[in-house]
Amino acid sequence: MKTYTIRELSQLTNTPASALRYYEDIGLLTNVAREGSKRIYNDFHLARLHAIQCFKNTGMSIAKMQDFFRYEENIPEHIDAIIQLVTEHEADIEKQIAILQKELSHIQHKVRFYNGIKKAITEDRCWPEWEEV
Amino acid sequence: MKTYTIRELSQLTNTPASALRYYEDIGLLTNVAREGSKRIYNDFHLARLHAIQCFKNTGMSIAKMQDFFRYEENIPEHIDAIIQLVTEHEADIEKQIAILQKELSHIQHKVRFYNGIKKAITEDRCWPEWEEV
DNA sequence: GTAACACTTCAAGTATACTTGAAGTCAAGA
DNA sequence: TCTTGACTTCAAGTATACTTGAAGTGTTAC
Repeated sequence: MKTYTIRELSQLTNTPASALRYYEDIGLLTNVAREGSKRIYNDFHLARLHAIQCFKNTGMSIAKMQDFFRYEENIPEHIDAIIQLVTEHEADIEKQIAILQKELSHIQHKVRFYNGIKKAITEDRCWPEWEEV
Repeated sequence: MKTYTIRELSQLTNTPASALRYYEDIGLLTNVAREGSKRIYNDFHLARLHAIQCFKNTGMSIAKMQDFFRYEENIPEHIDAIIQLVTEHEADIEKQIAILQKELSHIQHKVRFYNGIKKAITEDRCWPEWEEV
């Protein structure tokens, strides 16, 4: 199995080494081997880091990730909790997308509005109304 | 023009009074009138607060909001900066949506995977592979 | 008149997620 | 041997966006 130094894993995942040490401290990365005192990661850690980044990208708190990865250590015992956690997170992401899409159209309206004003300024006409753009 | 106490504006916008005071401190809410020492808001503040919440919902930093509302005080002088700010923010939201949609399908895969495991456990079958769910 | 209530100011505190700095270890190269 | 570079640990610091607490003011209810 391939192994990685902290520098390699850092570059592969675009994550600062300080964050990798932090994730280990708080138990998001577990069973990190040592060669002397230096950390040696493997493909398991690479995969977990991708999961961490997926969760992070979608706004999951570190506390929930800690829960999730602890549950994952004994899936049969925690299967219901795991399903609840991921299902709730799925709903949360859908909600975030819905909010962003709604607000995006407000922002797009603003973009049209201010472009209209700029055009009016350069052409020395009167400014558009918010409603008409 | 309608006016609002801090409590009314707080309830109308679902924003803690402490946040309203904070927004005023840092210049996001401006020209707040006083009746004695008590803040009196109006429809202008209500509208601005909706804008603040739109920006906040879409992840804009307070620093950028400060820029935006300062620019808005003199639109002709800052029209290019305003257009750049809102256009960049539009692109930022689109990027956020794209990331969320991509990660959502990962999470949905996880939901299917763990539901498959639960089913396998209850029916005493062997667990599904990640790829097959 | 006094208690309750809604508000005020201002400084300090909070949560999250890391980052930074100081001091030290260890192996390889000149 | 000495220096450089990459790593180590651990405590303290940082950024963002507020919140909380203490102490005070002013108006209404009994």
